[in-house]
Amino acid sequence: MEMLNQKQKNLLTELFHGLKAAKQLQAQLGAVPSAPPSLSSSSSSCLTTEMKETLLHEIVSSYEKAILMVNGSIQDNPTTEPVELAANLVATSGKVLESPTSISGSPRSQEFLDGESKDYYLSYKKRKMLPKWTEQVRISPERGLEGPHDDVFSWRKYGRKDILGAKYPRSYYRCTFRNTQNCWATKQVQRSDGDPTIFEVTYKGTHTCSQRIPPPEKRENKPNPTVKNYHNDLLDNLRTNLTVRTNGIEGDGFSFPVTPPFYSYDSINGDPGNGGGTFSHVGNSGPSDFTGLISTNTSTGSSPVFDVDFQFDPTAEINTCFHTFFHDSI
DNA sequence: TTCATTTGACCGCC
DNA sequence: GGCGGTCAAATGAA
Repeated sequence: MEMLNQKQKNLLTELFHGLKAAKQLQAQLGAVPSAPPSLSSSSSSCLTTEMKETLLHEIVSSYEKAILMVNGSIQDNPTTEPVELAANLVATSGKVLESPTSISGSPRSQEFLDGESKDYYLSYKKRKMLPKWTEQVRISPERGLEGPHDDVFSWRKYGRKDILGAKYPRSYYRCTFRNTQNCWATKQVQRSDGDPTIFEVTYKGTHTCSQRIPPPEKRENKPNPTVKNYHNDLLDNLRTNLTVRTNGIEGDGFSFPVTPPFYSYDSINGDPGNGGGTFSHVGNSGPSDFTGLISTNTSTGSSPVFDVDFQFDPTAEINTCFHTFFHDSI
């Protein structure tokens, strides 16, 4: 059998990555009854909107990278039709695309074959070919942002324009890492004329920068202000309404810490989304390892109540562990 | 000093 | 020529 060259390996890697993410999302949506148990609805239903968004971005980005790789090989092998492949792949990526004609338009096929410099790669025409989708975000005076707007990416505003027939101007944002990482993701934010509390957010392209899966320090220390406020609202709500009954340790339970977490919980072995899960001390320093079992008690009304059984005395640092559990669960 | 935002000008498409 | 989208210099904030 012929050995795969590096380009083909990279292409396969991206395609498998996209397929894996798509299957996870598929299981999450419950589209396939025969989904693997590990991804079935009970365990996967704990995926947050943010995680779903990340999965979607991974899918789209993987397919886009694969397409770019194919384009690269197309230049070596001009008999292939990259644009048709791009249209097919992108169209099945799960987002509602608004510009299929520009993708499949035959005159644009030559643009992929120009073989010009990287700087010119995303010219005006080529940017129009990027995948495009729109999300609606509602602003609530009490709760802040609602809807699928908790994208954790870092955006930089580069323009504002009054749109003909629209009551409110349109704002234009691009990825902060466009220059440093050649990431060409952009988004447009337009306030709805009919309902000022609704913002239409149109994304173009997907992130190819390293923040595609944002590093923990970014989420902890320098989050998007809008996202930070959204999560703070959720945490505040949780702090206010949450009850935790600790079984196995003495004292008054715990309060949420303000310092960053240094522990994580094991969401794979547990089932937080269905009301429970296990957590463990994974730090390299500090107290001896311990584990706990969390389950929800829904018999007391709308406020969440968690029963916790400790395998070992966790010491005061369980606060941090819990912080991680809830921070990752919401 | 660095980075983000603002805003007028410019570019390309329709 | 009008419009949407982007650029880039000026300005402001941290």
